[in-house]
Amino acid sequence: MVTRQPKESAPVPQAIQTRLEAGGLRRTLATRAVVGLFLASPQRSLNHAQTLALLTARGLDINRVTLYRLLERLAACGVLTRFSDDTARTWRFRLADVHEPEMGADAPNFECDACHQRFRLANADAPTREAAARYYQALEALGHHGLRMEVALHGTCASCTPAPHDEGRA
Amino acid sequence: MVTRQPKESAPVPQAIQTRLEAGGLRRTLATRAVVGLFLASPQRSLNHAQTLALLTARGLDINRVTLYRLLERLAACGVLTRFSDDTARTWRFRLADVHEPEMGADAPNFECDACHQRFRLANADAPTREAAARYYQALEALGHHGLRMEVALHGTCASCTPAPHDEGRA
DNA sequence: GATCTTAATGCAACTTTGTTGCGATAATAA
DNA sequence: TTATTATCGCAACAAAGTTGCATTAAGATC
Repeated sequence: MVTRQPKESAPVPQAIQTRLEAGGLRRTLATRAVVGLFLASPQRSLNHAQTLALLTARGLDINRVTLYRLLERLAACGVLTRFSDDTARTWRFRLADVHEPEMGADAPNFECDACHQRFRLANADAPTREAAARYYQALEALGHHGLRMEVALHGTCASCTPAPHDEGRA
Repeated sequence: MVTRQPKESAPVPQAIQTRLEAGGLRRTLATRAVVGLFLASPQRSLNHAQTLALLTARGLDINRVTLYRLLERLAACGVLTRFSDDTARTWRFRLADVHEPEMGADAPNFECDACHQRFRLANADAPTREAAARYYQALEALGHHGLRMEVALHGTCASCTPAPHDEGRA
């Protein structure tokens, strides 16, 4: 009887909803909370601990193991994307890109080293696509079999970039 | 293969030797064994467990913690490169590329998903360099600050690729 | 609405990976 | 030979992730 949810029902996109159903996921409190968390900031990525902390902060007391399994489930059905963190030894999760193609070359992403936010560069496939084509050819010539090419841009995002008057970083 | 030590003292390259000395590393049994291990197959990468297993197989009974520290030391002085494994939750180590440049855009590497061997594509900087230039511009326009671009090619290497139909190459 | 099926949960115990402290040992310099 | 200190080995610890199992509760069926 107590409404602990400031934000009522987050407008879950159809694409997400479809994947949840296709995966046979049930609409439980935890599921909705976690999905809502990631929907709230689609570019943000979180690891287990961070997610748990955020849920706890929101008054949700979810078991550690339950969260592990839930995140895994969400990744399995394509709602989240799981990837590894180079600096820590943990998995990070992020809302999966709905139009994420399974192409041979990923569109370039830019990830802020400070806040881990991820930005997609629009209309920027061409250069990598060209490069990928050349590389696949070169690999083939060597007897290898290229399957995918990942392009990752790293640096500092606009909000994390220190004020211009500071003395350089390069 | 019952010979004890086929390769007695591996010919440690000058570049490696220099880095070892610069780092103040001592010529201990373990150090030599590990360096020799990586020198034996420069493209191969190993995690802690695999390294330990190989050393044990060679009759060297090195303590687990000692190996952790040794690998870390070797990475710190630039003899090995440490990177994370996307599939497992472990660090992988590989002989550092001596001419590894600290450029804005890494030259493309091809890594076999099966055996983790890494291949460098020669004369293949141009495409990524061009792409990087464009992307840095795009990022700058958005207020972000790009620092580096990583290009990773994945697939199956020649020796791990199953023969297509005729029993081709090996 | 009552009932059934099974996804989801919570807890304990466990594994793997990686780390820290510290006394003992051995490489290297003096 | 002696002094210095990097390295070693052991124990103990910590964090991340996993497994087994009994319990709870969505969602479907009656």
